[in-house]
Amino acid sequence: MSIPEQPIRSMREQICEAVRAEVFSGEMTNDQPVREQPLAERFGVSRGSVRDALLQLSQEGVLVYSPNRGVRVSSPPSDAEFRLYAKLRKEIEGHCLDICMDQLTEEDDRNLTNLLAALEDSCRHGDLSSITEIDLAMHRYWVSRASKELESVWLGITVRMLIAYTLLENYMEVYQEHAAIVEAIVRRDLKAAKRAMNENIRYK
Amino acid sequence: MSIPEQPIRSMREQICEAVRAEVFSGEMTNDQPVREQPLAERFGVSRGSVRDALLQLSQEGVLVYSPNRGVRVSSPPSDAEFRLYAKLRKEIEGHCLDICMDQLTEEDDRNLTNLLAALEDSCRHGDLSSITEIDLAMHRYWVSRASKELESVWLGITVRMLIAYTLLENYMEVYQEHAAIVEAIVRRDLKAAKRAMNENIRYK
DNA sequence: TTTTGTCTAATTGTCAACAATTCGGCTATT
DNA sequence: AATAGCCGAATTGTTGACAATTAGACAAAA
Repeated sequence: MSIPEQPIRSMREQICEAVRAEVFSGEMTNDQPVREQPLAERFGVSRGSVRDALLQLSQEGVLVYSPNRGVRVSSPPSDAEFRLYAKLRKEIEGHCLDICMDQLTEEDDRNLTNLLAALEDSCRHGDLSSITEIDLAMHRYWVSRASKELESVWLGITVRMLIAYTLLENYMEVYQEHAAIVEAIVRRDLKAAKRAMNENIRYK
Repeated sequence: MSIPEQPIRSMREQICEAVRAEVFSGEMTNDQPVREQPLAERFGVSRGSVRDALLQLSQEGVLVYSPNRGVRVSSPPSDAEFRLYAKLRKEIEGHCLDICMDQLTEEDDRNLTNLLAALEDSCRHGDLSSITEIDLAMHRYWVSRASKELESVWLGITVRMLIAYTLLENYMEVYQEHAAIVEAIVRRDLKAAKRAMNENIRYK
């Protein structure tokens, strides 16, 4: 008997996710320095592990690193860069849908549907932090299914867009757009899925 | 009096560059594990610094990291992914030329011309390792001028293409293509520069 | 033969201490 | 008052030692 699927997350991964979430939710504001010692105490680990995580987040684009001066929260991209990122994301996610669409299983359908249900819940409550997290997880799902290599490139682009993920006027619209994508995917309708995905990744 | 420009490279950066170069030149073959201890001894530093570098290269895409199992050299992308990467690079570099073209100085022209001369030299001698390095540096030049944020995204895509940078039949062709780009840039001819750049980034 | 378990060497993960660097305020000088 | 230089606290960079995990060899049982 093997445990079905519980990918043990390393300490570094846990710290990364926590800091990422706080940056997206705005708890850490722009240009604010992120110190190693306080984080180490908070997670009950040594500075070395925190360093690893902060370095990874820097390479990812969430934080900016300056030698001997530590890291700080990245600034949101300019409008022109944001548009470029959106275009790149559409290219990548479109490619990933091409690749993985016809090798998705019913379990994948269930997982996506569950994520969608969680997203609906978060949208109803207006929990921006949770919305961002689930949004990221859903898009990541089909990217990850297509290619682990691409996932890394995709993440670097996407996190930079999410730093600018400020207030959106209508939460339920987010849910409906993702519902359209998932619905097309479970129908294995590639064209409709890509169309819905392109609608969702829009220029601010 | 301030020293004109000598960006002190951290230990991590030096290790990164050395390992990157060896991966590109094929001295480290695919799927080969990269151990921390031998590298630490080679550079005369502790394992901690090497860890930092290897982690960064993993996030960058040159190496692949597995928990508790260390890192190994990445495998080259599939043809489909390679084509996608090429498309993304054209989008990014085109954008960067848009941004930086009319704010380049005569010093930039000199720097690019010098890089071009070095490239010609390497092409004549058929030094693949050096060709790759200078090729990377040239493209990086206009990307870096346009945006530090984009540079990081661009690097992640480009290194993945370079892992597949195997034998090319005609070295001098590489030089000529880059000569065309630089010539257009010093003329500040945006259209011609983008056209030449698109010619250079081709599908394998 | 195949499988399972155990031991050992090699390797990575984590830690705490120390060295080097940066940044702020203070003082002395003009 | 303005400025340059200096000092000390805070922070990052580096190291070596130790703990935890993995992989391979070998032996025992089905």
